[in-house]
Amino acid sequence: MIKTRFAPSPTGYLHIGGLRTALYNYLYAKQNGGVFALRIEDTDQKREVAGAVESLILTLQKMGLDWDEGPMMDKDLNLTEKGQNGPYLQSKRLKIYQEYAQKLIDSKNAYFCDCTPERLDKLRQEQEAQKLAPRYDGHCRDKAPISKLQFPDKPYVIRLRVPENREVVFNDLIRGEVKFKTSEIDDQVLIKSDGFPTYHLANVVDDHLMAVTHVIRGEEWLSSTPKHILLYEAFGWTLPQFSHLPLLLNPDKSKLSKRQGDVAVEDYLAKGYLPEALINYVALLGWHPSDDQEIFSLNELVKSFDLCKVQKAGAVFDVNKLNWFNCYYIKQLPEDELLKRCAEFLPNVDKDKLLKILKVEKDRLNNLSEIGEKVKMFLELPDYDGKILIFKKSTKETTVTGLKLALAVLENVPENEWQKENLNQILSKVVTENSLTNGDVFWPVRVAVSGAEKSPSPEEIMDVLGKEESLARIKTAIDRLNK
RNA sequence: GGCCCUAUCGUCUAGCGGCUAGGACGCAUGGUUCUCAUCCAUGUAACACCGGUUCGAUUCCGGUUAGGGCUACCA
Repeated sequence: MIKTRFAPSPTGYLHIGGLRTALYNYLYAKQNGGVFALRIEDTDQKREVAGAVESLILTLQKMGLDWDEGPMMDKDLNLTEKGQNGPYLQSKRLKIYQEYAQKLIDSKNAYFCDCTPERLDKLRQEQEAQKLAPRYDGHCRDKAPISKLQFPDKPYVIRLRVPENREVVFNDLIRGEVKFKTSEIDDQVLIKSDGFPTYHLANVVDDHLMAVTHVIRGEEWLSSTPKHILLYEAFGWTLPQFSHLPLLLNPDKSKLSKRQGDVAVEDYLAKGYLPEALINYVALLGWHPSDDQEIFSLNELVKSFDLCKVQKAGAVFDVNKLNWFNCYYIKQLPEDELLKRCAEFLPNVDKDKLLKILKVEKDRLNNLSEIGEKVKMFLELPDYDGKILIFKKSTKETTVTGLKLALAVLENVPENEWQKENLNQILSKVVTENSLTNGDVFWPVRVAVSGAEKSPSPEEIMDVLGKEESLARIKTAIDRLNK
């Protein structure tokens, strides 16, 4: 049984790179009929953020990446658990890590260390001064072994005893064979002085206990992998299959960071990016099918995704292409569904009117939040400069004439025939019958009813506004020109 | 500095010894058009460099260069 997991540390938001890691884990598990688990790696008390776990869960749920086991949240936002291998919050598994750390002590694969932070700082400075790699010097390595975890008053940590003169070799599903010499590997701290495990211990113990078969994570973990392998060996456990994903990059090719734009999935959601657009875009950051397909639903990704074909090099996060996907998915959405999705960005007015507006503005939306601005024009005529009523080389006189001619015919249109197709024909007729140009009629009428230099066509706007409001706006425009 | 990873259009990528090096985003031009957006068409632009291996390298190997990651009692 194949099992993958997404194991974020709760920093307060879901990073866009984390979303891709979660997605690839999800896809790999699902396409193999396996299990996708969520585990929270909250072993650093100093970086604890209130509500971070809840927001992580919420965002992952919004993105549609359902996990088969892991922490869950009920309607009242209380944390619960799902699955047989919990708890899934590492902070609730402290005893387990201590127990396994003791096993390593017993087998001499780990040792107690009571070096003070001061000594370690000094050591590091000396090493750096001599241009040596900063690392633990093994000061406590061969001290008399202490059999129990009860320790004197002094704070202590537990360190991994890295074997000498060995080579750790593993086969990464994405990168192929990767080798490290143990002489390059530091005696990593496994249990911190506060009793919490470090990532390395907790991660290995949990992946084993939770029967994870495939570890799919970011490239930043590649150089810690030999430490993890040494731990698996010390415990006598079978190795999982490792896959290290390329990093997501800023436009300047540095690791994707907050300074150069939004990195939180929540930020994109708040701006009105659709989950399906985000998923589709992020899936293609590092992976591509052999054919030219670009549009993928989550289910299609499950079918097509191929972990072995994931790119090795980092991928720049390009908002442009995300926008394109988002526009695409917005256009695909039926109006009533679109209305639900952008409810938070809309004023509380007549639903039918909103539906009509959405139909008109749908093609013009880069993201859902923009609808808030677009909808204003339909609810109230914006204050505008009368000059924009005059199209290109037209004059004030021809513009007034055009508006009056249009007004005269529009006044005679029955309410039940006030639809955009009719309105378009009527305006076209005004143009031809008076030997005018489209610009002489359509432009001023459009500006009159929209108040904007750029907008949808006049008939579309008038259709939404209704006869009364449309005529009133045209009259206002005529008044303004006559002043 | 050390260790490790990486290298095809500006960006995401296809390619897995022989191709006019393909697609998408972006950009440009044209068409449709009263403006904007959409849509359609066309164009733009890449194998980092130097050596090998080979009849033949974008593709395999080595090096150079350049980028990136790690180098914590953070993950």
